[in-house]
Amino acid sequence: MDLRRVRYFVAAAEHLHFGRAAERMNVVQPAISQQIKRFEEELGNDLFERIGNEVRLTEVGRQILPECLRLLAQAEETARVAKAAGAGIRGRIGLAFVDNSVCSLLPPLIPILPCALS
Amino acid sequence: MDLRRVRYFVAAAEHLHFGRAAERMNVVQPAISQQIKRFEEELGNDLFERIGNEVRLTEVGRQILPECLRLLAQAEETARVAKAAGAGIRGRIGLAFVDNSVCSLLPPLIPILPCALS
DNA sequence: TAAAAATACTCCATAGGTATTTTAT
DNA sequence: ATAAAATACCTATGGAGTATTTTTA
Repeated sequence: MDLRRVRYFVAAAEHLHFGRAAERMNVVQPAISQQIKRFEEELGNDLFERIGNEVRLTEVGRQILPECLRLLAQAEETARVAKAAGAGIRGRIGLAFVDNSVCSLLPPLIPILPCALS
Repeated sequence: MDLRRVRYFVAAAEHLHFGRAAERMNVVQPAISQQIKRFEEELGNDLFERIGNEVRLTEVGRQILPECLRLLAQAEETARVAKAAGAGIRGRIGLAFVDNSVCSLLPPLIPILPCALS
């Protein structure tokens, strides 16, 4: 799996228009067509229905879109942690509140919920 | 960010030995050295200390390792969802148990905790 | 016929391979 | 002297660009 293809897919899914997705990604339209085709081959399922000169998400496309967003978010999070660690920051801690007072620390959730706590 | 580089980094971090990481990834040792160097340049921080012919994780390397594991896990999850969706599977539902009886459904958590529930 | 994606091709960037060098033990 | 990573160089795969074709609304 290639993050470039994931980004192209997300752009295309959001615009439902390969030409505008290409513009957004600063590449040319055939690059989007080609990479999405490769991505579909890799996954073994079509992600778009090509009906004439219109493009729609397939059921598979609809279902993997949120997974792709999470994948890209995790890529950003990885880069963020690297940058923060380079600046000397060690980690984060979560606090749970009830009626404006701290009722507990949430260390067990931190490894799986860093975005939700940020 | 390139998933290939992330995989090479994880292999190298687990073996602390670029040669064996290369073997594991079915490439040659200089490929690992080169890609890890590029990854370090991209992140703006070294991931390994090269002390003689020994290799150790830096603090940054230690901190991004779990993020990289999550990134690769999410890539696999994305592929899994695509495959499952292609086979007609729509989604999952989480059940919480207390003393062996179902005490609740957990739909609000499903979008952010699919792995934890699988 | 206009608008969009697909296709054919060409070019170039870069990943990986081979050979060698460097370094520390 | 051995073992490991780094470096230099070469090759080839594949991603992106240009031009064109296909399709349908």
